[in-house]
Amino acid sequence: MSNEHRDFYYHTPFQEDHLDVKPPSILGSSTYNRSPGQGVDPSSYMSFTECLHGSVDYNSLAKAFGLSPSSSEVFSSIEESSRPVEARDLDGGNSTDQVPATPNSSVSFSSSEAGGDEDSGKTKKETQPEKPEDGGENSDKKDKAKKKAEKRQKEPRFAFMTKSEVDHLEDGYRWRKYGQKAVKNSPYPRSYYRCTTQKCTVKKRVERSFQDPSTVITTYEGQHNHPIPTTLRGSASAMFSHSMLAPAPMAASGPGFPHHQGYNFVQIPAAMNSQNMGAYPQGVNQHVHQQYQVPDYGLLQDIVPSIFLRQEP
DNA sequence: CGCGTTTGACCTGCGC
DNA sequence: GCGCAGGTCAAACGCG
Repeated sequence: MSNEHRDFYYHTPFQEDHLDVKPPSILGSSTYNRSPGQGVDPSSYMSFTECLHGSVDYNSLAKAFGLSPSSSEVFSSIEESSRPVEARDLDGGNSTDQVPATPNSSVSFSSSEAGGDEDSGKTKKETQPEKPEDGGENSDKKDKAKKKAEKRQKEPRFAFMTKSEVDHLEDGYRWRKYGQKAVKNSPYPRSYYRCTTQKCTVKKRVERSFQDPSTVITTYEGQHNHPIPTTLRGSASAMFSHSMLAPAPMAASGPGFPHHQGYNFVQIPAAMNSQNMGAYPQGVNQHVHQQYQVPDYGLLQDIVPSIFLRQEP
């Protein structure tokens, strides 16, 4: 429960089925839902990196995406509660004015640096069984709690929505599913994935919006401390590098996502994942890429290939 | 055999 | 304190 919890959703602006790709500027007509009083300063404008560091606002993100506050598809609000961003998104997202009414025209993403909720369970599991002794159990638990809290605040969380038939969107990294839970008020379960790379603690949750089954909500947590697995460079990575979507740059400096390859998870829309790639000809992806015009994001240029950072007309 | 998924159990946090 | 929901573990299982 951190008051630093901020959420940004990136809703891939195209329909997987028809690949009805549209530039953010012409995307849905959803209204910008956030009011300044809610912690958003429309005048502020910072890099995505800053966003992930907890100093960003939705307007900034919207801008980063080339979206204007008035027509932003960024509809999420700062998450103040411990509730997973997805939950809020599922509720408010589709039922209110902020949710992109048009499935193929909504763009939303979420980031939260306060994540780490899931660490609690693991920490507990890892520690308790190992500490059968009662001696310093209390102090030990306290220490763990502290560490847990610290860790919780350190790990950025970033969620985005994607129109996709597949739940698990390929982002270039290798993930191992370690759990699945039914989500309250949703017929669709939530899957938990962990990066299989050693020493990489990045996790992600994937769930499908019950209000919009075609929408997959992916929440990343943590930062990759390694490049994209070589084994995937010939597939996902390569594809990303060649068909990265415009919105990507804003997340390029995100919480440790595939930025090493000049892209990050955010820009990975349904059509970008391997499954979809298999379903759609490469030309389609190129088409998608061409559909976007990316504004200059400054810092992001260090990470995102210039080809993806074109000035928006 | 290695790797990934499935799934029931367990733990924790939170609201009442 | 209790119940609920979320998150994680880990054994079992499947697959290439």
